[in-house]
Amino acid sequence: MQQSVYSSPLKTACSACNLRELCLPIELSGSEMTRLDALVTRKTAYRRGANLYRCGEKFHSLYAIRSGFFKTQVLHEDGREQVTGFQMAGEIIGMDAISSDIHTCDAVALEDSEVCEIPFARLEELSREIPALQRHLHRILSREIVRDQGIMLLLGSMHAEERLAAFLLNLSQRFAARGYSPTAFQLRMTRQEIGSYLGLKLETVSRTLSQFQLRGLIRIQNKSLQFLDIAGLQALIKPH
Amino acid sequence: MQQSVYSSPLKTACSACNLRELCLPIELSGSEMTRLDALVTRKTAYRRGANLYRCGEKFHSLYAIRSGFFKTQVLHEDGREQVTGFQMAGEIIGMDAISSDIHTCDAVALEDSEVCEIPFARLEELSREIPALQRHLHRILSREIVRDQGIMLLLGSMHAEERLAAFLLNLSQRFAARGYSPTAFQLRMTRQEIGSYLGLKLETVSRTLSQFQLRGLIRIQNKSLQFLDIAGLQALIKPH
DNA sequence: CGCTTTATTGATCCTCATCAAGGCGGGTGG
DNA sequence: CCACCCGCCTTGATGAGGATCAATAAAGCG
Repeated sequence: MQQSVYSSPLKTACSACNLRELCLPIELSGSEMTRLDALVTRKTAYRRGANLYRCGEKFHSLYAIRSGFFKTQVLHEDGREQVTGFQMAGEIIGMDAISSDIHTCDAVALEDSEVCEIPFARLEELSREIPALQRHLHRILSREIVRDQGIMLLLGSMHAEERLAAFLLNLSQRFAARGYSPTAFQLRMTRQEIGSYLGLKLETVSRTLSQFQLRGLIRIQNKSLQFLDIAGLQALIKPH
Repeated sequence: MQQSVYSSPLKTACSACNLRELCLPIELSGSEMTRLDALVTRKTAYRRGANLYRCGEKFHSLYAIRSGFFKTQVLHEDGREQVTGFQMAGEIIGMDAISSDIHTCDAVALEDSEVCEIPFARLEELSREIPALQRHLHRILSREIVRDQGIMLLLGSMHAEERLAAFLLNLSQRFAARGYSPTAFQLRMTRQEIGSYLGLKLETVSRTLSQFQLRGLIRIQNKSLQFLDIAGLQALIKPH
């Protein structure tokens, strides 16, 4: 079930710029690899709080997160804001902008981060010549659709407790896939940001986390989180 | 605002199989057009209630809806089901399956419908040779991402009334874009399906629609819907 | 024409939002 | 180095929006 809500298969790094998402599953010849690397040249650092891009800006490139942590959010004119995702190392960000050539959300670094820029026009060009790359690009785009639909399901049919459990387990999985401990890590985002992502208020997030701790499922103090009973958390999601 | 939640720009039909989504914005030469048409051969009819595809089936093709109306839904093992979208003539369906080569949701006809099958491998092939087609395919995939994020926003931060108003206005827009009346049409789906899509229970949908009618915003009787005050509905979405 | 599915409406309950107060922590400037 | 401040978090009390349960009505379908 967790799998179906958030799929984040394990990936290994590739040469230029650990593009886990972009590179692994495809087998490229040496020269193809070189051409892909040539495409992904610039590496840029972003300090905590800095914007990778803003809503309304012209679209040029996708970005592969080399290290760090980002959030994407949509700002409503009436003040509401909604966090649409959290992205970590090895993930690709910016795909929403392809459709209109304009970024439709803000991307903000939640810690000091590094990204590789992937000029999209050149990626398209290259993927015309390398079918395996083309195929992979399509998979990445499609995976984003599946991921979003998982969140729709979460927002549309789960209670606060279930949402939070699913969220924590998803983070855990993604950290594990990157070789970090799946049972203890720092949350990079605030309660308010978690709430916005999950369609809850920050007080509800805080209360629910306290509940989980009380029941011996996790240990949480500020941003440091430790899992004590993963099966217990998983059990929270299943029934109804 | 409506625009940002659901974008469905007007499109005109193309030859083989009114593939509004697939064809319009790109300019193809005669021979390119012929090749695209050759790709999209089969037309199949589906009766109301029939499945276009089911969750778990192997992925082969995207489908362009030629006429009719579909819903896509995810079925939870614990019985919960969530409608993830409603698709009408001219829209492309099945893109979620690209990532894993397996369909991740069911697609069900809500009225007698016809679709054109687009074998995806051949579409990829052709789009390698026709850059304009490639570009367009990417836009379609990205548009789906944007659409889903709009729904996330709706589910995560709107009240029942706002959700329903946004939903009705979106339908109106899409009918208008296809040359039908934007102010009067038949709902193809049940209250239960609307509710599932919007993260509400069917009783809430029914009550809220009655409310709208009471306030003179719409006229609704069973499935036939008429808009009386579009501006009033739009106003419901904006403030908070 | 009867049966089943779908829709409406009411009464009640429960989850989560809201409002409010206080605590912790980390960064800054004196 | 300490004091202060500000952002972030926790916890409580209360209330509202929507879920749930239930009964009836209406419509679609064979």
